[in-house]
Amino acid sequence: MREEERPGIRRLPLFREMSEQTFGTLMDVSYAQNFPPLLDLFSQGQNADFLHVLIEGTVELHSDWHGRETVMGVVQPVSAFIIAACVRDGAYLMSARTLERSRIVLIPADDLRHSMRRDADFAMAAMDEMARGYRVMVRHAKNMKLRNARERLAAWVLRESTHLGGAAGFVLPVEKRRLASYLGITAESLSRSIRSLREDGVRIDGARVTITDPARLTALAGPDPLIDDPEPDDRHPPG
Amino acid sequence: MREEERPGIRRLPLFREMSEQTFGTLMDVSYAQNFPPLLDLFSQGQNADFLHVLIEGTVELHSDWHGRETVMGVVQPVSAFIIAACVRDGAYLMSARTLERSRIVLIPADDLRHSMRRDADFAMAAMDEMARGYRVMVRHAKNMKLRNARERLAAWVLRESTHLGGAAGFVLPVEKRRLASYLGITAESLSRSIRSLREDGVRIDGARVTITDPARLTALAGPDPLIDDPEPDDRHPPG
DNA sequence: TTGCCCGCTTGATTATTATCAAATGGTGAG
DNA sequence: CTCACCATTTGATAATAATCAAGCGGGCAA
Repeated sequence: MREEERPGIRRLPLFREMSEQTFGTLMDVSYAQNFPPLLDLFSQGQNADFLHVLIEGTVELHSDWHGRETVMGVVQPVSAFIIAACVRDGAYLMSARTLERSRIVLIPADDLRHSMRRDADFAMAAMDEMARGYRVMVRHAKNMKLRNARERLAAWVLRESTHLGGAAGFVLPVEKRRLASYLGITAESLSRSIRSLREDGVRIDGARVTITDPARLTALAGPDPLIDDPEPDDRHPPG
Repeated sequence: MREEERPGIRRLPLFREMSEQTFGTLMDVSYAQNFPPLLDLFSQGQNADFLHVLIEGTVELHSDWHGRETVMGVVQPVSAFIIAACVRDGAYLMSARTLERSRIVLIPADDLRHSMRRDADFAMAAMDEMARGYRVMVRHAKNMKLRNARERLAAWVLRESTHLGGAAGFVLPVEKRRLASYLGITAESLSRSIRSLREDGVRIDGARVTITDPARLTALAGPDPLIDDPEPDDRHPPG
């Protein structure tokens, strides 16, 4: 692992508060690796051996059952993923694959657990990270159970726009079929939902999204902070 | 809070490993309370002030959006709930109400966070508890996204049966309309699904469930450990 | 015991979403 | 530059689940 990558990892909320010693020890047993696009990193059912930290690129988390597949989330840098499986020393409930060429730091799960036990500040940061993940998943489940497909798409567009600082236009960050799967519908249904939302304040041509009538879109999406707001990365900003 | 209740709480995985001192301090600032059935304990959106520990009774966790409601989970004693909101010092994403008369220990969230920071063993137990909750929610989301209503019902019956030690017959632990909501469907749809499953190995008359053809039911439900297995309460059994 | 309330069921219909099949169109390899 | 591939779109149809309305029936209070 490259020496100059350590500061970037160190700045992550998960690693920021821990002692220099714990951090050094963890980094010494970890290694970074580059992966090409569309590579499977691990599969659901395997035992969780490494905490993954995405340094650059994009990773998709998905699950399968009886030939059906659903995208559970998309990871953007810099963030750690599948920490819960590592903490529990259990099997992955999701599979991961790169979407773009990605650089990932792999931290052995048992060293991770050991460091948490030794370093209370690290334990607190890990706890917060886990609580964050839990709440993200609660929001996802609520979204699925309380909204229909059109409403989910509308809310997703609004969220994405807000995330980008309120931009009225943006480019889809993933393929439509993956977005569809994340929203819990088929690609065909997404295509039809997109078309039907032209009357409701969003226009999507190819990968170009344009919010043409924010009020109308908002009325349809019914944005709710308890479903749509991002979980802050960080409860204890540095300094 | 009654002195004789402490040992029961102390035996919980969450509280078992912590120091006697931390436990005593926490218990001193906590109090237990009895609630009648169908009482709202807290509502989504409120700031999380107390970790709740259900000592006896039953509590339902549900969420609402735009007049729609969905049951996110049902808590059975003895277990703690909404720990993530307390850790993050955030708003509840779910509301809670008692289903039966319930006794609940309320632990102030800030004392909780303080104790975690001071007691590494407690922090580890809390981390495990949170990871458990996360994985339960991942399973719930997978269930919703990968299975249709009939399959979810079939899998639920099978899970419940397994949980009861492989019983071929049992009594529904909650009202059907709540089960329906948990499964993400309407009460009417549940009623029809129940009827249609008579051909597939389950008979439900009133609250009486009977598995008449386990093989057939299993074939339909397609039970999967990565969706249906319980998350163990406990990674570190006592002794 | 009677009557009422409420959860559940059933029926009819509609809404929503999936499936299957066939175009369309953009992109990258050769 | 052209072709082939693959994501996307569109169309037709079927499956799935929701909605609205009415009836059933068990439990509980008066």
